[in-house]
Amino acid sequence: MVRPPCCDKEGVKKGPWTPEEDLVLVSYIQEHGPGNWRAVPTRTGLMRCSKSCRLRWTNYLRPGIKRGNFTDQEEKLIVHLQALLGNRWAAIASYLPERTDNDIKNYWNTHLKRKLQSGGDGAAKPPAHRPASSSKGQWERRLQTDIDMARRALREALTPLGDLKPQQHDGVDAAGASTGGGGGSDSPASSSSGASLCSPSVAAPGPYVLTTENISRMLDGWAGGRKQGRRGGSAGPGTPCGAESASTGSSDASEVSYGGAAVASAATPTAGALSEYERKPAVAAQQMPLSALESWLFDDDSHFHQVQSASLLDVPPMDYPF
DNA sequence: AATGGAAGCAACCGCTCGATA
DNA sequence: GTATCGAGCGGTTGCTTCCAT
Repeated sequence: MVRPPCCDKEGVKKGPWTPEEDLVLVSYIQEHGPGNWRAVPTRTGLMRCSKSCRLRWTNYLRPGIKRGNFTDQEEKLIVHLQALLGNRWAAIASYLPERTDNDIKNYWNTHLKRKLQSGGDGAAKPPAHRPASSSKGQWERRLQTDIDMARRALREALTPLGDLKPQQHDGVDAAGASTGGGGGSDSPASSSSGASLCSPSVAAPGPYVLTTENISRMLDGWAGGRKQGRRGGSAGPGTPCGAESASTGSSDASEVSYGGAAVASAATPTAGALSEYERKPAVAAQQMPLSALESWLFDDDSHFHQVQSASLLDVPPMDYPF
């Protein structure tokens, strides 16, 4: 059976999103919450494919996304997880709640892969985790097993390292249910990322607020930010939460303040429509970018709540060439 | 200062899965 | 039990920007 295209190819705009489109999308999602993507283009008037809208939201506009340079810890974690899970970016992304699978994938393809290759021996080559003979469906069913394995491996590796007090992570386990339709997404990132909120390193806890004023400021920011250099900052076009913008020390850091569960309350009529991740309490990512991971990692084993976060990834289970 | 190649990132495409009628 | 729809995932492409010459 041949599936019809997800959207009419005629009249569908492609290419980079404009700030205005972002704004429309964000406003719509703020009001209705993410999900029902099929309806988004028609209801917003966006000349975009529903998939495109979803991608734009999940990879870019979604609150809690951290952009910019990957830390050493993140890098090691990605390498580790890639070795364990293969190219299952969504699963890997679930360990890095602030990063999108697309981001991780790009980072892998542009940095880590090359690093590993230049490392030479290929000893750290990830296993062919997905045998050609097994269907994706079968493989997917093993994902949870994979994750459990990874979890265990990480935990075992980390356990002797110290004594970390894990954070509350109300949001993490609620994963998946957040998008109201995300049939079986195995990516807790969707929700937990929200937990980490917009630009966690800066975001003052606050409601997900998009007032007209904020929107216009947002557009200003976009307009300015769009031309930023791609290296180093990578604020990218339109980062409503722009982690980088915070680095300016501007008091506007939380202008467009997503998340902030504590307050996302009735302040705005739309707050109720927001999905879980706008309402989840923030993982105190400010302190430690991987706190959500830690929380998750030790989620089901409270007695493991004793790992030094600083040492989290000083795990040498594999021989990485770097 | 101009140009070509390389690098990085955003977005698209096709496939698959789960839910539902 | 089957067909269809909506959504997610991974691979790939194309554009933009940077850097070296």
